[in-house]
Amino acid sequence: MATSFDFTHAPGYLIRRAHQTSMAIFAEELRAYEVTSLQFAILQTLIDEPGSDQITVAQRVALDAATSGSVILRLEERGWLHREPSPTDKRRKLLWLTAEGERKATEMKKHAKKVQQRLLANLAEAEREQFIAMLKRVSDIES
Amino acid sequence: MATSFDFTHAPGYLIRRAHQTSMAIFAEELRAYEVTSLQFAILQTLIDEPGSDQITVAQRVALDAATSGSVILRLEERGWLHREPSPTDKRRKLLWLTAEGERKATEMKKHAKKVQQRLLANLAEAEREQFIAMLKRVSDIES
DNA sequence: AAATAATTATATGTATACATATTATTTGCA
DNA sequence: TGCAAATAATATGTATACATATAATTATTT
Repeated sequence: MATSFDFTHAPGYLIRRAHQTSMAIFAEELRAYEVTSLQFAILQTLIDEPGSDQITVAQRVALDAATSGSVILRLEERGWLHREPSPTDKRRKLLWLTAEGERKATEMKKHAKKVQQRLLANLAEAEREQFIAMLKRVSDIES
Repeated sequence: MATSFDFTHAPGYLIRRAHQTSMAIFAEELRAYEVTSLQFAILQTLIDEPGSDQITVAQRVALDAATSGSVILRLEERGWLHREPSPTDKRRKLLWLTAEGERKATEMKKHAKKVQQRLLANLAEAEREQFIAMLKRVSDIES
């Protein structure tokens, strides 16, 4: 009989599992907000860089323009941000958090911190920074 | 001004990035087969356990039944596996690789190995097993 | 200045990923 | 045995995730 590739120990498969775990913990800790980690990241980006256009936000959260466009639309429909055409470049739509968007995004921060703690809970204290550093190197992320 | 949560160093975000990296490398190394890592995992599972039903396969690759059902349908339409109702349980549909499915799945193994090597390429030799062990612990996976 | 190239946003299509509901069937229990 | 509970597959709806195409606009080049 042919032998299979044992993907259960392969980093690619385990990264996918870790991603599932991460999303599940995020959904649990932030269920009161009915928000995903991607939506959260976009809101945090707009706290730092209000008035960004959609492409810039997409780059900040590492996402293609098409997907980020639809996520931003949902956030707008929910009343957490609003879009306004750029006065200097009619192609661009600039983004700002609404008052409620900023309030919610700020509230969410402590829950997001909890998510990260839970995600690392099964690693020894000394391993946590190591794990983060390794993840960055796997994706060639600086710093 | 409100301060944001810096998700760029958060494990949840970095796991998402690693997952993107992993899928991109997989797509690149296996582009001749036009197959995803999930489809690959299902094919490998059926090498090991031919005649499994869809729910069992879904559990093996850590996926819900609805999604795995649609992936399996695509693999069937492509001629890589076929479904047959269980003679003892009319609810179950049992799965077998076709001759071509088994041939392709076997060919893919060396490319999948290459994916995993590339994924770990930026880690020191000694770190690789550590990284894998940490990923397993993050998702509470045994062994 | 006119033609070309690049950029922003959107549309479309495919593929995960999961929750919930439904149908058909089987199992377990009273 | 008959009925309730459990199970397998499917359907539906939402949300990433990305490739490709297109329209509108802006930037660049000749």
